[in-house]
Amino acid sequence: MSIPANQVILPASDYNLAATLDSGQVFRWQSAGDVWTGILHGQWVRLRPVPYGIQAETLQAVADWRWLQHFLQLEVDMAAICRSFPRDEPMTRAVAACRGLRLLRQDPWECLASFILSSTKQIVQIRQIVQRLCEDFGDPLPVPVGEPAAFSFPRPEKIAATTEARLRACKMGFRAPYLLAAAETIAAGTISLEALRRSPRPEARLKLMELPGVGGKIADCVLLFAYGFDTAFPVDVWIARALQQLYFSKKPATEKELHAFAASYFGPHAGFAQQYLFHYIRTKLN
DNA sequence: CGCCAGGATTGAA
DNA sequence: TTCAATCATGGC
Repeated sequence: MSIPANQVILPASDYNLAATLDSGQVFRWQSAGDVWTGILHGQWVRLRPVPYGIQAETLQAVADWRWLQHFLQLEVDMAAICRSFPRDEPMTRAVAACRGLRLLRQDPWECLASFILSSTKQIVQIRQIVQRLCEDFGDPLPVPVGEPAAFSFPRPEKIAATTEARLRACKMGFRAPYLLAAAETIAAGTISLEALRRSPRPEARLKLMELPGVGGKIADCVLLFAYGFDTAFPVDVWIARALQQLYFSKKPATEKELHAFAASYFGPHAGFAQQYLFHYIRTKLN
């Protein structure tokens, strides 16, 4: 705790804010140069990298910034995690190319809902869908003069109370009934996203996969990005392609073989390794 | 126009 | 248990 202020500098080293906020973990942060604006903890937030840290600014004074430190995962020893990676050429190159890339710790519902909307969509399109969802169903939030309007991410109760047709108006197509049913299940308390924090990873994964529109890949994204299960290893088309190209160039591997390899090869922080490979192949390779 | 996207579901083998 | 067809749509 400290004297309430609407601005703070949070100490950080080896933190690439741009790569982190633009690596397909989150879909609502917008950049203008090196400045990033987003909605967090129910309020408008502006972030900017500064020497030895990250400068944060809110509209109203904040006494306790722990929610932001937690989201940014500033306490994580990234160098130690990188040392746990396999010392092979692909990982070495990925780490070198994406220095300072981090994993965020997101709100489970926003993460889950966003990734239900992500299936077979490009990241640009996911951003558009999520933005429309928030405009139509979120609550308007105060922003500084001159800033574009901002909205909260709609809670499951709000989405459960609407119709598939109104969700489809957000351009989410066949994902609309999935999101609606998932919101209903969460709102009804049939599945508790809070209780999953205390569940072992395999149990939490199966619980998430009970939700309509949630298969193994999306469950792994939520386990990694919201719950912090470091061994979760989402395999999407990019990662499958990367594993194939970088580790199975001799003979084609099946989806099952790729999963088995991912689960055994990358170590106790495999999810971090996955994010480095993902960002590496999307931004640096080809 | 053709192809693709941070896939899941269903039914068949 | 694995595999293939199906779903749907904006960006390039």
